[in-house]
Amino acid sequence: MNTPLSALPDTPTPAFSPLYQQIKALILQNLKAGEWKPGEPIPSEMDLAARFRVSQGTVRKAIDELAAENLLVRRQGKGTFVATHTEHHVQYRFLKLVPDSGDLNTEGPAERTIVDCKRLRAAADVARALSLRTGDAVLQVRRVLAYGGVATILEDLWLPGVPFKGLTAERLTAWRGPMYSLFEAEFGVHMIRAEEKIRAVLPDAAQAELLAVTHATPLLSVERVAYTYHDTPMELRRGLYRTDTHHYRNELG
Amino acid sequence: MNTPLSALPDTPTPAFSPLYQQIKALILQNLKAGEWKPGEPIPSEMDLAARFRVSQGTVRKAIDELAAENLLVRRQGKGTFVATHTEHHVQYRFLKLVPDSGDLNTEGPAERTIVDCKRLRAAADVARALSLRTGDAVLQVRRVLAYGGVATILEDLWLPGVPFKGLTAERLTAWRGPMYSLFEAEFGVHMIRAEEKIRAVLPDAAQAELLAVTHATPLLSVERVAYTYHDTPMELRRGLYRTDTHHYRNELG
DNA sequence: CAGTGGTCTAGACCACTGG
DNA sequence: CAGTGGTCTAGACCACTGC
Repeated sequence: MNTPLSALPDTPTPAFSPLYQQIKALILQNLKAGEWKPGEPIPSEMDLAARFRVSQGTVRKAIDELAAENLLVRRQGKGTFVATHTEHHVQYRFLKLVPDSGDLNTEGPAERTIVDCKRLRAAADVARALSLRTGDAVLQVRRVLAYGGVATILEDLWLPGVPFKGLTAERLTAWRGPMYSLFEAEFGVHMIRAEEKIRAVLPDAAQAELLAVTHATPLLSVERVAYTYHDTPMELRRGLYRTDTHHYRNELG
Repeated sequence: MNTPLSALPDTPTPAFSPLYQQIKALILQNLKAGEWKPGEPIPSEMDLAARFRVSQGTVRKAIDELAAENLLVRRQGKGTFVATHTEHHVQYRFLKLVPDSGDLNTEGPAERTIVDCKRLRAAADVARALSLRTGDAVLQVRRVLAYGGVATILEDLWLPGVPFKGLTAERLTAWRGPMYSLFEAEFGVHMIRAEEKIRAVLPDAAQAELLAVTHATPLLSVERVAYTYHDTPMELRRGLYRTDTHHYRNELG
């Protein structure tokens, strides 16, 4: 059939979009609009098929791709759910630092300390990373993560001021669970993808003190930009990782 | 239908293997056995469906998964091909170090220098990583990669002696293209997956000299284990990356 | 043009979850 | 038990490639 579901103006090269891609786009719109919230189920495949006037198989293929991109989670017998950073088994999806002694969860959760949290105007590099203008309001947070009492991660992060209006050090400190889980629950911001640039560096004086290492200790510098739906950058994060007892683990396919 | 294609002894928990998973396993066997070689096409979906006595859709789903795992590459109108490290657009699939100035391919290929290449007996850590016994024969290679005349990567790598019998510094030097491409063509070893552990370190005297940096220059230490079919480790590689003009790029989904 | 992979459908049945 | 996602089939048609 391949009847476009929405009337589109004639484009010189329509490029042929399969039906299931159009369905996928429609589902994405609902997700972005917050119609279906993280953790909640979306309508069943049959429902969606009826709503969009296509076969179940076509809906299925659309959902398959969204599930492969970690936007949806299928659970046989129960339904299809909007992915969330709150679930235990996928918490810290974006944190690749693991203890050298296997990926054991014997380590337990990190002890978190908010060092600083303030609103300021975005410098040029921060603005560029967040697709803002230099001078726009941003929130800057500095925190330390420790494992077994040993400070291991120092993070500076910048958030666009508008969507994160009302975020304070108190709320960050009070929150139990991953920071991205708080972003979902309190600000409706769902991170779905991120890019990291990794380098080896030496800390400056302030950084060295917060991590309790010497100025000559090599550290992993991890610069992350995290994106919500439609590739909108919503966070810039610069982390310094100690790698004497931990390492950054990566899988290449 | 779900009739097992091979007679299996009764297992206490058969766990229910879908037909397409069985087909996938059969295709995998052919790949591992070298029945279909890297770069070559495998039989068409219709052929495989007839051979395995299942519908085209079932074969399709099996191939879909293998393509998602980068073992096969589909090309519409032409066929389905065994993945290879030789193709230009996916060369250096496992090398995540990119110049800071975008992912531009303006950089051109690295200048490669084999520093050392010798056979020796595996130390305990090398043996463990390669699933060998301590003392087994391994090949050790040390090489330097430079970009624009600047030495940027120093790599030590260890290969199991048996499958790589006959590999010499000369053949490494003479080979144009990725090393994994040589492994495919000359030794029938196809790397499909790898795991990396990344740390920040300082170089020892020999390393610093080869990279033309001081002893106090922080470097990225990248330890990789690469696997062929069925999770068989076939290479241990320890790289030292300069990250003053390059960075390790990673995507998180 | 024939052959390949890619899309879409309609329907049947299976496996899992929860009430 | 009804409802969900998961598998499998058979057949039609489309898009792309190469001869």
